[in-house]
Amino acid sequence: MTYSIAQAAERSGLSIDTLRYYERIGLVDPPARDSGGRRSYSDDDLSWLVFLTRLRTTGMPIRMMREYAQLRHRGAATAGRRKQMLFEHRASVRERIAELQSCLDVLEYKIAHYEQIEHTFVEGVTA
Amino acid sequence: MTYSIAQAAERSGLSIDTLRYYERIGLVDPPARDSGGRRSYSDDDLSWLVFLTRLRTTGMPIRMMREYAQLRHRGAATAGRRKQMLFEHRASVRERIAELQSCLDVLEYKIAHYEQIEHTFVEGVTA
DNA sequence: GGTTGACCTGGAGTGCACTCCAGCTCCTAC
DNA sequence: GTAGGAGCTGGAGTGCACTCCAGGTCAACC
Repeated sequence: MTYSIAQAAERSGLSIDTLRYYERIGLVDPPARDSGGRRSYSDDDLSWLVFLTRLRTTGMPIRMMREYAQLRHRGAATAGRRKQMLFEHRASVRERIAELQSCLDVLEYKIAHYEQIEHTFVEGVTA
Repeated sequence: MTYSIAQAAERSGLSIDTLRYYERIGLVDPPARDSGGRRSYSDDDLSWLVFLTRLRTTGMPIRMMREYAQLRHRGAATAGRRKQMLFEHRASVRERIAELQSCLDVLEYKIAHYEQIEHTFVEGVTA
């Protein structure tokens, strides 16, 4: 299967402009072109794009994704380095989740506080 | 207790520049000044700063924090609206955590994949 | 009384990740 | 054969959240 840029955008969740931007900065390899010079994305291209969106979602900076892309480009010899990157990134995602979780606790506490105020207020009115 | 801007920065985890910036954009009330015209933060100022850093950590945009700050400024009458904001924000934080968790799963999968490659490689060598 | 260090102000600059635009080409459908 | 729509390029613009800077003040210590 091949996909137009619009289809690739829809399937990856990136915008058309972002796809071209990623190509420009070397985050994705230039896809094939059709007879009219238009980009034609393959399934492989697509799965790379989808993977990139995962990395992006987890907050990996573009510069690091690009580093990963470059290693990937150099083939199997860099697999260890790539694994290492994912390893470290996984740790940072876990930390991030823990951090969010702890802020969530504060939020819960604060909301409970507001609920208590409301409760007090209602009591005051009905008393 | 009162705190110099350097102390407030250290205790809140924000930079000195960020403290002044937050004041400029109306995210924090201008703190008291000492005899020399220097900022003198109170414990209340500090706890607001700390709370702001929680909101920031959870990804609340400054514009929303400012909205919250303005409501807070208008007193108890806005408590319901503020609670509502925290409520909605809590939902978005939960979603964010779920999203991170699901990307984490992909990461695990990918790392396992690299480990399998390594394993195969070792087998190939020792075979 | 001079130097040092923390702090002050207004304003400019930075880094990131897009996003938009003008002006063009190409294919398709009428 | 022409109108419309998708896509093309290079480059400019945007929004966010800071971060830095020059030039100045102030209090304290030597």
